[in-house]
Amino acid sequence: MVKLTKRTLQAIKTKNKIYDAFFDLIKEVDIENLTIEKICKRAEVSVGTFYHHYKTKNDIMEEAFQRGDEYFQESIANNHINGDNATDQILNFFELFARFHIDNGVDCTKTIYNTRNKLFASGDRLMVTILHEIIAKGIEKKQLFGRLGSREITQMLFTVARGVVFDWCIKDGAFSLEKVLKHYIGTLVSTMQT
Amino acid sequence: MVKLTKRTLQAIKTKNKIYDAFFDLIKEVDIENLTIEKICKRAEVSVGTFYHHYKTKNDIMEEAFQRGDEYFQESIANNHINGDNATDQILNFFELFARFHIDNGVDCTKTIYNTRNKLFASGDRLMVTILHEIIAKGIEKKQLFGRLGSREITQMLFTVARGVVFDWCIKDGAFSLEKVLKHYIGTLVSTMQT
Amino acid sequence: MVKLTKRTLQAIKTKNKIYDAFFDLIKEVDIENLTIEKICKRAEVSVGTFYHHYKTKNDIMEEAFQRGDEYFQESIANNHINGDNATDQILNFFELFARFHIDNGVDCTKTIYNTRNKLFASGDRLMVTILHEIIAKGIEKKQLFGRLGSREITQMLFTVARGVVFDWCIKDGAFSLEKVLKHYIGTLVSTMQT
Amino acid sequence: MVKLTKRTLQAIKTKNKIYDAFFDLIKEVDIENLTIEKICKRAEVSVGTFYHHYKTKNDIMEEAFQRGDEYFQESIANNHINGDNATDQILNFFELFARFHIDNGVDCTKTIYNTRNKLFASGDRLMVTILHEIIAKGIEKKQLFGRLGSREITQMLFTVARGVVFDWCIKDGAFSLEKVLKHYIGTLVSTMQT
DNA sequence: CATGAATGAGACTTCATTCAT
DNA sequence: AATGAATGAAGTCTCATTCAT
Repeated sequence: MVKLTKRTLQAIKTKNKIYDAFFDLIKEVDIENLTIEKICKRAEVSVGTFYHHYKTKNDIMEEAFQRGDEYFQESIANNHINGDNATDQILNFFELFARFHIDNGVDCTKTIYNTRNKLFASGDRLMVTILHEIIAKGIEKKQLFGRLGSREITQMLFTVARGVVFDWCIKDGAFSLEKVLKHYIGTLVSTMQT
Repeated sequence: MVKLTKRTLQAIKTKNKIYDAFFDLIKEVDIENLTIEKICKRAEVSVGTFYHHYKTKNDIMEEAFQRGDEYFQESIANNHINGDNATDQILNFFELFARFHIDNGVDCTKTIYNTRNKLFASGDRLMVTILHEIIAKGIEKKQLFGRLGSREITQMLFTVARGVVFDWCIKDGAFSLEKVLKHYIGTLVSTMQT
Repeated sequence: MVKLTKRTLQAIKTKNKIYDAFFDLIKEVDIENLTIEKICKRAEVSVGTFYHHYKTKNDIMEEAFQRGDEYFQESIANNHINGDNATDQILNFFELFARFHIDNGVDCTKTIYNTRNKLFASGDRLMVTILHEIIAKGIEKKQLFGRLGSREITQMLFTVARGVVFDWCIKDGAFSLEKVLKHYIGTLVSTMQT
Repeated sequence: MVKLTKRTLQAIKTKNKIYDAFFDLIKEVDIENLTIEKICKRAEVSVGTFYHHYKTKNDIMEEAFQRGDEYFQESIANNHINGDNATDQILNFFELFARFHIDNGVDCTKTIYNTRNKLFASGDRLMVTILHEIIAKGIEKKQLFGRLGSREITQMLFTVARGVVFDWCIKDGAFSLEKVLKHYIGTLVSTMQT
């Protein structure tokens, strides 16, 4: 186990400062204009320090997305999805999904919803797993109509949800992400209800 | 009226060469690594010429998007949407929509599907208008179930379609855009059929 | 003699348009930011035409200064310097001098009053000659005290006048060039009166 | 307080090298042909280093002017103006004034004596203050004739001095700035002596 | 005479990264 | 662990000038 000496703690603190600065700036600045110097200035840390904690510029971006993801997953884990039946649980899930993006803010979300963002590619993310389980159980319990496989439904819901978030970004957050998401997902799920 | 002298034609040709080079390279190179010099080299033209035709690097990107849009709209106008009923016409429409993106290539589409791309924001684009007309007529003819207004349906279909294209980008074109789009749109439309 | 065919006349007209555009722009733009393209755009003329009339960028600048000079000299020639005695004539001269700069405007004058402007260097300009004559005659007629030679006095007055104009430029035309010039020159001349 | 570690000192040294190179080159090269690369080459420093110390090309020019000004003011402060009476002190002052410009060199002075140079505009500069004090005291002690206020005299002397320097620039340093300045200022002051 | 498309050298500026302190 | 000065390759953009039409 790593000892938590004062120094180690200090180091973690510094790394967090850098990470926070990055997440902060992402809300203000297009990612392509986000320079290491800007991050360091915001974090009140020297560039050297940055390179002490991250090997390269990409490193921090990956970690940031990773952390964002983890944060969302925790939030799901903590607010265990309520609801007696699959439909409610699904709507519940996407409510958290909406809130997560609202919390991050449109600007941050704009940056994340980038077609070159590798994070979307990895289908095994906990997020996906959780929804999939809900759906699979729903089918098993005959709450959902299973013409489509659970995998397919999960995929479809995420696709549509992303479409809505994408729209939300384009429109600069001009509509209620929560409501529209609920509406769209609700419509879809209703076609699958038994 | 602009005279089409030999020289004017030559100028248009040159501008097209630049535009083509840009569109070409977008398929090979990440847009952030796409430099003016690369474009010019590909177009066999001097940097000065580039700046003679485009005021700044952003200019060409905007024009490219614009042109892409116009091209799509023409293609819709020319291939008049076939189909006896609204459902077929809608599916027909999105088939063209899919083909357009496939023709552009995933890489180009990745660039276009950017949350900061203003082009998406303008809802009055011909593209939207055309789909809206199809749907409105469908409702009028009682081919579509009108619980949702025509405006709303149009919006929803586009949102979902964008979600699918977004997915297609993320997955690097690994699935058939045409099929999946048909499947998703089809599913949605089927819930609205009378 | 050059025949004034229609074509020749047209050519002169065009050259004038270019010249006027230059003189116009000098009032708005720092000379180092004054490009040929800007001049041509303002003159509504092609760059090629510019090069037809002027060999190089410097050419027009020289001609512009030359013409400005000539214009001043004409204005002196036309308003023949009034006054019974040398002092009045000198003050009269500098009144025209002041007006010339006021007419040009501060911004234009700022550009002209440049230490690298070769025009100032040539001491044989008519402007100098005229003042020198006034002074020489004044000395001859014992209206002016001749401890200093006429050449020296002329030089001194111009130097001081330029100092005042320089000041006027620095202060962005915030004081009355006419009054201050009269005051300064008057003070100096009064020390030379018999 | 800023610590003067070895590194801090090194940094200051580097910045000075750049500044010196600039000031050096201004004497050889027309400022419009003075490129950052030339400065860096002369300073034996990378372009990046230049931009580490100065935000933009203009920055160094401003600092150079500022420093020049400060230097002059120090030199005045150190060589306290000698002379029993105001006249001597004034002549003394302008001797230092002349020497300062001679030290800078004509080429550098040409650059400084620019109508768009903001530095001239600020009347509260120490330089002005010092001369004004001399004159005010001279009037108080009845050494100078006070028909004009001390403020006005100060202004006038500076205006004339600038005229002379301007001339000196135009003539490429072809006459003795010291002598002519003494002559002109002397003449003026003599009209104010009691 | 007039046009304006095309050229390309050369200027300015940015920024990820290194390394001595 | 932390600092921040220094690097320099690479990018964007400008502009006087040429030349075919």
